[in-house]
Amino acid sequence: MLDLKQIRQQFDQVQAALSRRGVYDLSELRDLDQQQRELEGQRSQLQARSNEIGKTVGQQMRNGADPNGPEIQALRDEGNQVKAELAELEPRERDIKAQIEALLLALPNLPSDTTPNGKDETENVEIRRWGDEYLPANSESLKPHWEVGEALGIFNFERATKIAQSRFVALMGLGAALERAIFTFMLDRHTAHGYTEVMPPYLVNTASLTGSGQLPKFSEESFRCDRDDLWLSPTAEVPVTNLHRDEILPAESLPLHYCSYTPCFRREAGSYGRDTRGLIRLHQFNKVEMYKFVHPDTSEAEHQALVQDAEAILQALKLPYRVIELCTGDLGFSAIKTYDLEVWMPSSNSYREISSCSNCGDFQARRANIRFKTTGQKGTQYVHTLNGSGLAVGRTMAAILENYQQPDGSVKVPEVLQPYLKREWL
RNA sequence: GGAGAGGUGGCAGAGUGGUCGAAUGCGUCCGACUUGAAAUCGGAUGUACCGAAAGGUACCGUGGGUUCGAAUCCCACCCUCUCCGCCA
Repeated sequence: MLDLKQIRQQFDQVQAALSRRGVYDLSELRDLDQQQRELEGQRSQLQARSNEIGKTVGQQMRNGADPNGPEIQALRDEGNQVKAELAELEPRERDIKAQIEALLLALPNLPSDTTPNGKDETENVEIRRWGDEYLPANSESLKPHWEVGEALGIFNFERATKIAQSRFVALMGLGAALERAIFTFMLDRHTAHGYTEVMPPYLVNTASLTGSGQLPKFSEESFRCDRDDLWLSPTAEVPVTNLHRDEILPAESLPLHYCSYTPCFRREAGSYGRDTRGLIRLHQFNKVEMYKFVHPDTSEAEHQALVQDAEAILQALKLPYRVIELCTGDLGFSAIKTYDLEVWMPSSNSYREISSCSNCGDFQARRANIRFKTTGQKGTQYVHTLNGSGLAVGRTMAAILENYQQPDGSVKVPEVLQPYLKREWL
């Protein structure tokens, strides 16, 4: 959520920054804000008078005044008068406040000054590449991962479709074991780097999805259990953000670093034709997420470190990848700045997203009301939140199957996974 | 699912409808005493909004209602706990 005070005080700057993302007009918000402030002033004056009347009546009664005497009757009448005026004013103010809230919740975050301008993903900026020496030489002859996997019998799409519907997979035998090896390896790495592991609820309520920014705008993207005000979490970012919702953290406790392995559930509405085969785009997939609550002064450095922690996984797996920075047109709703990691997928002869590392500034903190307090200092500040996949597990498996496949149809197990899987070949 | 109890400040825990934003204790912070520490003593200690400030307003699970006035009374909802049943 954007800062209403900032919109009021630096209207032109905020409007300009938002316009880098697309067409947004803040003028209605500005007008409503002004109206609300006027009404609030009037209301608070009436309330002050009402309190005064109440106190005076109380005092006079204690001094033995006749409850039905003329002085008290006059005060009562005025009290009723004030009440009537408030009854007229309050609903108007509440209505305007609700409108402001709704507008604010629908606005995306302001891009960072350093985020490149651009209209869509074609204008993202490549930052660096890694692992050219690991690029498979015989790219043309390599099979797509779903063929490799089906041949090895390590996953099955048809049966998963029978169980649920399309865009689900059942991992079988070594496939299940490989999946488990991958996320266990990732968690071990991250916890060794100081991230605290979290296993959160996978069902989350509406307030949680609103806090991290998926609602109200993107309700189409999540599965809902509507009898219970619960949704299937689309990413661990949601529960982990809300770990500290409505909390005031001591400044000394920052930064908080978490990592979390969870299944993720996405409806993938509007992507019907895309990635219909394989592990790339499923309604349910596993992901290890890294998440940080940090002091605003450190968030840029924390962001760089987060990207490196994600890269370290790909490097350990010796999977070639590149880092791109998203332009303003491709930036996610809550982010001010995002780096995507894209892993090399020989079968499609392209790099595919395997991690997205975002700095959300105070946007989620404001929505979820997550603040910190420095002892001795007055007031509170919003924390900054950062999240990054480290990594998407299914896509990691896909990348391994493609990049590590052998001419004979077998797949070499990446060295760092061998101790987990207890074998060298699939 | 059935029965009951309860939701108050960081925690514990009071609060006859009338200076209650809220006693008290613990905790925390500052200070004094002390070589240092403990103990003891003194003081401070919720959040947000409006205001240059003085000060004002709101918040005692949530939303309504009664009243000049509600933490306190009424209604609805949400949540938590205990016991029973079921269950991995």
